[in-house]
Amino acid sequence: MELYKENQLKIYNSLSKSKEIFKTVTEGRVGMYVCGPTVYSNVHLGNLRTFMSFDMVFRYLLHLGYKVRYVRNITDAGHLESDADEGEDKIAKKARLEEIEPMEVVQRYTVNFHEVTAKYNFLPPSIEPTATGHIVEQIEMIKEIMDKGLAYEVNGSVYFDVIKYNSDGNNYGILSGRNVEDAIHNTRALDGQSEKRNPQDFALWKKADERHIMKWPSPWSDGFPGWHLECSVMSSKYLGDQIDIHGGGMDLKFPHHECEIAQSHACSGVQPVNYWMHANMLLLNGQKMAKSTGNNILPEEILTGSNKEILSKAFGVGVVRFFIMQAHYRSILDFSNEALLASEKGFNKLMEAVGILKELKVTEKSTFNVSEWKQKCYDAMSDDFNTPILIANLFEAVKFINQLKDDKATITAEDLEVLKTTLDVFVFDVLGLVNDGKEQSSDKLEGAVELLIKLRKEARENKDWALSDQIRDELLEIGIQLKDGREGTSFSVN
RNA sequence: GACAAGAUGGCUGAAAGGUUAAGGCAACGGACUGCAAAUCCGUUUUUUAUGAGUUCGAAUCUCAUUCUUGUCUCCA
Repeated sequence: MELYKENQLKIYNSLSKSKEIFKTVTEGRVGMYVCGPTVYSNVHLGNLRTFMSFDMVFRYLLHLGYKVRYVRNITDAGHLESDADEGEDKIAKKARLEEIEPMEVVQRYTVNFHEVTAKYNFLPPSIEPTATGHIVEQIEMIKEIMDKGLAYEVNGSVYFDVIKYNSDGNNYGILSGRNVEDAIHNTRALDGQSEKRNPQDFALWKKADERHIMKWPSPWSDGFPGWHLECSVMSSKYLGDQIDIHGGGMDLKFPHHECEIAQSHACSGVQPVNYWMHANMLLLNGQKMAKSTGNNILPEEILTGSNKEILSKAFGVGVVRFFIMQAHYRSILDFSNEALLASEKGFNKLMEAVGILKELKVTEKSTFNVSEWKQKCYDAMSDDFNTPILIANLFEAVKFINQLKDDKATITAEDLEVLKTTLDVFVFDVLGLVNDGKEQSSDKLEGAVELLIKLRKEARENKDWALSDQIRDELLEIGIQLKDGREGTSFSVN
């Protein structure tokens, strides 16, 4: 029997603002759409957290036995740079600055995105569609919305008519809690130069000016699609009119997701998404991450330790994932060197225990209720993906494993098997942690250090503490730590 | 200004009305060590921003205040 049948999953739905029992449209299958990156610069750490949260969601759904189609788009066109009338495509602007083709920008940062997500051990989505690959579909959708009378053309551009949509009994604002009428009154003064009927209306198609490089022919003008459209188009194309889960960052709730609902609903007549999930923001040292203030770090820099202003050393992928998973995806998380150092210790402890597990003895009695513990792990994850509670449970197992090692506890062969499997599942399959500390040392390095360990051992036997300590301390300074144990000395590279 | 999320120990971060408020880090004590480090075992800390209220019972619900973050223009 599939695991999802015995573990009822609950998901916090941003639309209803409450936890709901997860029921899929089609038995055993999940359609999940997550708003992907706009590829006009390197993916930054905040992006990474959002995508990592949904990577974890994807992983857990798969583990529960669902057949998941996970669609995460690449936005390679369509973002307006400034106010609609002066609008300029974000990608095109970058291209002009760097004097290269727009698709060159797209290619460069798409490759970067894939490199980073691969490094951070993300599972690739099932489909990764691009906006530019779906221009035809987007034009079709605009036509459909116009046919319903919910969009209008002005000077070659097409806008979604929010007022009309709402007067038809719909609710633009259903997700973000915004009130359109209020918003109209509160809107900053319009100079009357906007071609939109109402400031709340948003672009479905924008006419491109002469200088614009990225443009496509359409019935209305040579231009480009509005930013919100691609997600509606690609989610319905690959997942149908009603999808199970739609995810993204909290900041996309408005206007992006609100517009998506309006567009899709205008076409299909149904609520397009059953469960809206929003991942919260990541702060850096208690402050918003922003390139302009320098309060910013790239995911790559964490792995190399190259950003000395923020980090004292490099951290492994496992540590970073562990750090992010220690917080709930709906909580704001504060990234700092101190927090990462703390996570590293905890992570290493966990990995140590996973290693010990392989060499444990079994008896005919268990002093720990393994099946109850296993259930607690599933309960935590099934309660809106509560990874912090899961990790707390994992440490309960760590404690037990260490007691086993010290012969202060016992376990049956059967329970040991369950413990191993469960730990493997949650640590590696669901949380996606990787034990990356080991492979850094080469054979040659190992030989050299082993030699020094041998020399130090001789020094210690001769009670030459000065030499012994010199070897130990100077190795530590270059990042090699010696660990004296009962069975001799081992080392680790930091 | 409007809308949204939040404020929990030395740090990080769970718990969403019901006995002693998870877990990690740090600190302290112990084991180990030539001494350390690493590792292991154990112990300790918060009464939940502030002030009211609802309740037999509140971190959890309500109101006010202060502060933080996000959105309202492109953002995960």
